[in-house]
Amino acid sequence: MNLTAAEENYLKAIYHLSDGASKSVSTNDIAAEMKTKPASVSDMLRKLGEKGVINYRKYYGVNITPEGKKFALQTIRKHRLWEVFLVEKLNFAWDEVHEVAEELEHIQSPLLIQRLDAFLNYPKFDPHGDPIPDEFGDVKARPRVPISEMEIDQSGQIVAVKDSSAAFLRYMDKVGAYIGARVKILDKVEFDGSVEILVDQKKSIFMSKDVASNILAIQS
Amino acid sequence: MNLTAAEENYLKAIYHLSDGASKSVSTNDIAAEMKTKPASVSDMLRKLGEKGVINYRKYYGVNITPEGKKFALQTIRKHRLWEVFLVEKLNFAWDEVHEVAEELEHIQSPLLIQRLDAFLNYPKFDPHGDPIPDEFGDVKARPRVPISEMEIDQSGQIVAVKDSSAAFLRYMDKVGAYIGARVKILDKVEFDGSVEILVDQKKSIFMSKDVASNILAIQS
DNA sequence: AAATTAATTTAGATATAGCTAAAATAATAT
DNA sequence: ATATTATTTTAGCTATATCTAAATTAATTT
Repeated sequence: MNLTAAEENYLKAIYHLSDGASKSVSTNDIAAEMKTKPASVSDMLRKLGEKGVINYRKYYGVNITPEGKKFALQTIRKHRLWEVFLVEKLNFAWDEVHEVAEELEHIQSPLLIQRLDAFLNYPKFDPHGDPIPDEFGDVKARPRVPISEMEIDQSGQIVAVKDSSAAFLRYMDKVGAYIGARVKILDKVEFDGSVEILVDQKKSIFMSKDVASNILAIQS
Repeated sequence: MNLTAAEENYLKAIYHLSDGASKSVSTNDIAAEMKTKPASVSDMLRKLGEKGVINYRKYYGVNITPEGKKFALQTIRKHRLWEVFLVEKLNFAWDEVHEVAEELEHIQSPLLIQRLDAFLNYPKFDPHGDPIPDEFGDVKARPRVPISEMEIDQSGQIVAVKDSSAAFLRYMDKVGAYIGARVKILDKVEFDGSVEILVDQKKSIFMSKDVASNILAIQS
């Protein structure tokens, strides 16, 4: 069974909205996520239901099925592998890759993805720090902590951002923070929760609690 | 102005059928090339005519316009760059790349193609020996001669095949001939036009006139 | 429990890209 | 010059993926 590009996109959105579990998701939420109208969503849910990738009870939202989860994870895998390719091989900036990857992920060729994976040396995380599912849909999870929750003198590595809006990514670039950067907490201001960190053992950055809680790290 | 994937494919077919010039092309020929029905072609010709990429006079076939030629060459450029990528970076065999490149060529991102071109070191020819148009649509032409028309003791390099069917490409692989191979004509049998060639100064191959006239080389 | 509001679905559009069958036009043969 | 054949176009239908507007269902208030 094959899915159209539109179906793959809906399924991916449903997977994300259900937090990777089979939590129930509403028509309106899907419409917001997909930037389309609830009426269009209803139609698509009927189709996805018929294909067995979601359980659909009219008026009661949907749950993704195990089969659907498999499809969603494959699409996510393709998306993230292309992102790695764009950043590591074609020198795209990590805030420029999303739209192109959004197109590339729908290319239908298992062989292509297999070869791409090998070419990229089987990466486990994309440029945003998100894990890349393997061909069976298994993901290597990393426990992530917002920088705001780390203690003084603790070290770690930035692996993701919660808010990946262009504005926030530009901010990151500007102050010299990036996915993969080694960080160490220099100081925390108790009054407002703001934080001072050392990046790559040389550059010190001061940030508000809001910013610090948007940046996720693995501790080391 | 943007073209859909289907429109790009039609335009490419029309460009090929008119031999790169603005020769007139018939509805039936386009239908055969596109493996679709003449009725569908008529419909598409109307649309392409409205977009100004072809000149369309009902019942009299079509001519590609300079604007259309530009679009066709860009699509061909994308297709051939992806083929180079698949063969050189992802280790695809050169007879496996067409279908995937057929999908990849429709990804809409000028930046992507620019970067891909640089990553591949600005290749001028694809794995089949066909020239890759530059971003302005200019192509580096190579005068090609069928091996069957070369003289005894002449040397050259295989740059393309006329018939690029999977069957023929498999034959090429089997006997050890490939695009880029250095060849020298060892013998020609006058009676049936069959030819014996030396590949890469070591392997001798004997082939019928039919095969020899399918393999194109530049002489050196 | 009925009325209001919010969420969701259905009905009826549009646009793209394909199809078949019938009609129209052009080319060829008698 | 007319008839036949080949080619091409039109008309009407199918499927996908959207949309708006109207109808329906569920949830919440009073």
